[in-house]
Amino acid sequence: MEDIYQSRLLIVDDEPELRKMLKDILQKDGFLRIFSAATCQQARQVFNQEHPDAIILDVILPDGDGFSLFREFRSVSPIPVLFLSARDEDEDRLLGLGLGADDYITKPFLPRELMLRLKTILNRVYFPFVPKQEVKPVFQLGDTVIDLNKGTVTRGDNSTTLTAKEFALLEKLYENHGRIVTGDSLCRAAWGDNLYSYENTLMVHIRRLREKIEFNPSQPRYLLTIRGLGYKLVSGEDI
Amino acid sequence: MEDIYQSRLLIVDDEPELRKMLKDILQKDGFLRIFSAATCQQARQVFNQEHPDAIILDVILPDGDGFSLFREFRSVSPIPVLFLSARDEDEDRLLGLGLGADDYITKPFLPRELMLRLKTILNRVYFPFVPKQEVKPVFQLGDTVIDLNKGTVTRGDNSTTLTAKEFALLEKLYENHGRIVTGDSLCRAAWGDNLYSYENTLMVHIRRLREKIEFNPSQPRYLLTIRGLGYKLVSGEDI
DNA sequence: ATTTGATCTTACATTTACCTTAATTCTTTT
DNA sequence: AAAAGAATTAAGGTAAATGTAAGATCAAAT
Repeated sequence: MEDIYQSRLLIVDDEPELRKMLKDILQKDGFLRIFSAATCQQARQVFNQEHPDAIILDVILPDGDGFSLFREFRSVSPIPVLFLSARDEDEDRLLGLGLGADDYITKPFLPRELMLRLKTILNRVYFPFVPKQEVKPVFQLGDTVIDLNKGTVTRGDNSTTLTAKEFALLEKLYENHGRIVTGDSLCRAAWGDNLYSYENTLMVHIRRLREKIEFNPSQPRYLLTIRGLGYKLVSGEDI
Repeated sequence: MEDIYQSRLLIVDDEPELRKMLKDILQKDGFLRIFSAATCQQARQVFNQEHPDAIILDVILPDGDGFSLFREFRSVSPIPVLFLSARDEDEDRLLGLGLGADDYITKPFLPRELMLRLKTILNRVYFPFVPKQEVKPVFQLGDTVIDLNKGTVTRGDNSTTLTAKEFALLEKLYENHGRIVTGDSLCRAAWGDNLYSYENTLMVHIRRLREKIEFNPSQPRYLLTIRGLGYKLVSGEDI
């Protein structure tokens, strides 16, 4: 279950008191990961380093304006942004919203309203109304074709189907192919956030998966184990 | 490609002029499917018949209030709703947003602002922001590329993988590249806050790390030891 | 130069994470 | 109810990663 309180939030404002106030009320409400920045410069740095899930952005900053910064961020990622502005000018509001901001609030504002609006945005992010188009990847490992729509693994003429766990694991691995995925993260993908009994269980499933996707399961070429760190799926090419 | 202008919109307001005005500006902007209703009764009917994708909902209606209607709709579907209200009362606004409305606008409003806010909502519906997964740094030491996502060290064609301890140490060193990191701090990064047996252990791991990232491990150019203070990773450039 | 303490290096011992297989339990299908 | 399929548990085995120790080297200080 996705949880909006796990979101990484970035507050960009040059007034220390306001930053503190926002951070306080958000923390009090249960948000755990709140970063803040006083300048565009800082904001860029935190953005690149912490990869926030949403930004509360002041329009006027010491070393630049929020609109430009917004454009910068949006050129890289469609991250949700809520503008804060000291001036309640129609033009500014229309500009901000026209650029594609998720909301535009003018100071002074009700802290509670800001929080509700932020939560609305995050909710839409995590629980989108239109279900995401369910087209799953089809890819190739060597001469083996894996179709996550059908849940099949085909090499030449013989074809097997993936079980639920195998599917979940492979999907997660493929989503991050080329990168290390921790065992923990894999377990979460297959069993959810609750406790998963044996850590060995994961290994057994990995083994079974290897039996289906590897030529020699004992000497894997695609689903590699990275001792002490996790597993990694390599050279998966989309087709 | 999903197109927000294909959205089916429902306007619920008892003032005929306002309905017409909204419909006109939305149509002028390019929305094709706009339905309207003057009462709760009508709204229910259109809702069930036309299955709109978003609703613009007046708070005060002849035969009931918008909040109740909102609850009705939302109990059936997580449809986006933008409230319109004649009264600019903080309480109402907080109530509406608190119920989970996507936006809350008070009359009189700028038609253009309403449209922008509506489009923002629809955009989020059709193009949801998917939070980025954790991205670890990739950087270069001389002609050696280190990818902490993959846990690899690549120089030219030969590539090695980092072990768990090496990974932890290098990550910590990179986080503070250019600065001295104390041995203590490195140990904490790799072994946790509990006691770590031999201080020599760290040196051995540093050595092993150097064997992977340095050209000549005995004359390090990147992972330097600062006698009496700790270690320092230099000239690590993000790529 | 000599001493001293810190850091390096290497080889070896140990541990731990992971693998594998098979038996058992749970779930779904017929 | 039986059977098949899937998931979990358990236990023994293995190699890679880590830890240890001891001698070598270095760099600063006297």
